[in-house]
Amino acid sequence: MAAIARRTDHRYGNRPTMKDVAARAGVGLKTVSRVVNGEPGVTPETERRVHEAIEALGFRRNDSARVLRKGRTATVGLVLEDLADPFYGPLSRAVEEVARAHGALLINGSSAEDPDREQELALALCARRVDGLIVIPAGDDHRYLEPEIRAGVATVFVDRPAGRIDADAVLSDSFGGAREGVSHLIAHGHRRIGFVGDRPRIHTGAERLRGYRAAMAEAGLPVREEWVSLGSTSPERVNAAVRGLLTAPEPVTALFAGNNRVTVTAVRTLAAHPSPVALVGFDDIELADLLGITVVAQDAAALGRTAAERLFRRLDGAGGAPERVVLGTKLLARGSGEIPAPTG
Amino acid sequence: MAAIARRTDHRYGNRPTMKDVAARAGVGLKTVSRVVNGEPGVTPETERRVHEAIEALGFRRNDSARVLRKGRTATVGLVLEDLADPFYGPLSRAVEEVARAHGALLINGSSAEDPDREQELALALCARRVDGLIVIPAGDDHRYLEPEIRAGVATVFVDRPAGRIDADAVLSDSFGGAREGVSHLIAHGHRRIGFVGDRPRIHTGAERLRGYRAAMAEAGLPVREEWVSLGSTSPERVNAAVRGLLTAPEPVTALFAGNNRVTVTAVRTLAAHPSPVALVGFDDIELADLLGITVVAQDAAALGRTAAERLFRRLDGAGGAPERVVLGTKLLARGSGEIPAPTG
DNA sequence: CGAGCGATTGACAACGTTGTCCAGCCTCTA
DNA sequence: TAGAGGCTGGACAACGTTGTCAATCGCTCG
Repeated sequence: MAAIARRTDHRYGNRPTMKDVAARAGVGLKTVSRVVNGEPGVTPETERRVHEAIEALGFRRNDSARVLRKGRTATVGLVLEDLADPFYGPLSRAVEEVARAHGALLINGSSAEDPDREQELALALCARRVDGLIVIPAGDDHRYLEPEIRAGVATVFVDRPAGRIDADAVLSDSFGGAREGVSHLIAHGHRRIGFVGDRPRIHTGAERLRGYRAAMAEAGLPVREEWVSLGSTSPERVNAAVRGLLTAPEPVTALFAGNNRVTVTAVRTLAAHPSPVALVGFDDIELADLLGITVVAQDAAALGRTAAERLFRRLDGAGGAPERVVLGTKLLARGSGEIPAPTG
Repeated sequence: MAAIARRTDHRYGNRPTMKDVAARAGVGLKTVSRVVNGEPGVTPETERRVHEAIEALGFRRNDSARVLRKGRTATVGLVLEDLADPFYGPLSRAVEEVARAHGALLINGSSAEDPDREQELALALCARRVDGLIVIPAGDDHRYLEPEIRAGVATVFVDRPAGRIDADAVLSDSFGGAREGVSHLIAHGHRRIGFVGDRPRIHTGAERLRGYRAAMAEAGLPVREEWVSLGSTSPERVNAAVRGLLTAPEPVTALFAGNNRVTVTAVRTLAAHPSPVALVGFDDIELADLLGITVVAQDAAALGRTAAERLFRRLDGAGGAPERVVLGTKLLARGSGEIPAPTG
């Protein structure tokens, strides 16, 4: 009796607590706790009664209280750029699988490429006392995380390294991948190659640009600055940029696209262009095989998995200095990069 | 002093608490709470001292304790099928945006189409006391959620309705969309049309099949049972199914694909087929426009947004019986459905 | 000059769980 | 039959925060 209609103050539902279960089962509070947590030292008969009461009341343990008491939340946070971007879905999923294997839940949030929002999100996750944090940086200064890391929040950066702090990072070889992709175009006879990429303050954007310049330099080719277009990867901007490259006084005959969104837009723009233009894009895209689009593929799931595994190793007590892991990329030649350069 | 090196028992880090901040600032515990929460009634001078102490100690409020005290977590859970599926990324993102607008965080988990895992996840989220739950069902019996709903967890189902309980649901018009897509094929002269879809115990799978049958019946066309293939949407199974339809004694001349994954695989299989076969798929796919694939598009983001908005209306106290909202679909004719049927 | 009032502040309990520690009971043996 | 030892169960404090309430202080108003 009296387990009903307690509390009329601040709470919505009227969730039963262990105390209620104990009362109903006629046992002590701690005994219920033992049953719920599968701890030994409870008679089968008592256990049965407790289970019955749990069933009857619809009791579910309050993990907030548990966390408060135990100090660990079995939750990790993932701050990424945009879950709607097909690059991050598989990455997030891979992190989730690793977390699940370690009995942890995943909270993820999108920064929308806004450094302030990244910080707001990351700190909100810390306030919830996530055990660890995986961050795909939008900003380039992560000193705001220093107190958190000192306080024991394991932190791993993915896709781009941390800014102004020393932390674990798992990256793709943006430089090498871009260099290989551009070299592929050069090998097929192209001399005037355009580069459309992300803002250079984003690490991957800068590295891919560097790879482009390296490949051109190695081949002894000049780079005219109007061939390089950096900035937002919105369809409007990219579309305008690509058109610009194609209508310049010395138009490019090939294009390197700095990420998946650029590639998608560039393909659309090029499809409307009269003469064929070669294209290699960074990141694979669904159906690119059917469209014959050559890409430098990175393995988003592997990035996520590697980062998550490192995170849990840290949580399991692995020490040592922060490390940087770089995963290789893979050139998938499918035709679009092999379009011959116009002669003359 | 003495705020350092307390606690050596169960905790990892040594996070400062409000008590520590209070001690350092020389004020009471509650005053710190007031400052942290922006409550009125604190002298600017006191506030400054508190902020100073917070800064110096790197204090961050422990939301677990806060939640325990307040009863609300400002967190909503999203149980979906697979975050790596491009259909769910935008949906999840849309939910996140609405949650953010309401000051809430989002925890999401993938059920991997496994009903048991769906249940495990949903209940884990309830144990964390999410305020609300958005579920894309993998199973067809959700009675396990009854105690939670009674206890005040707002719950909205998306993409598929709840099984064996009465709850809010936001759906796409699978029946109408499939019927329209198949009618489109019929209007272009096809008579033998195949259907490759999901398991019929999945609501959308069953509805789309029903739409297919309705369109065929309305046109007075027979449906041979070997034209219908239901089951896993793995590439292997779909590939085999499509081949089967094309090599049957009476091969189909057109195909309706029951969801995005089926469409992608079917496109690949058909690309390797000598004669052209018409195709209409349910769900839009990135780059489908360039490949000229006709689809019945549903708006994943709108599904997520609508569901989240309903959820927060419930959380804000909206009463009334559970409702079912059905969002329309849109046929995007791009050529693949208009391939003429072979004459004779 | 005293009462009263508002503004500021802090002491204390409570949220629901788990870890510690002790009490009671039962069984087995001498 | 008494004592030892093992097993089971419960009382209590603590986790870090917020709501309640009362105390204190500096003013103003009569």
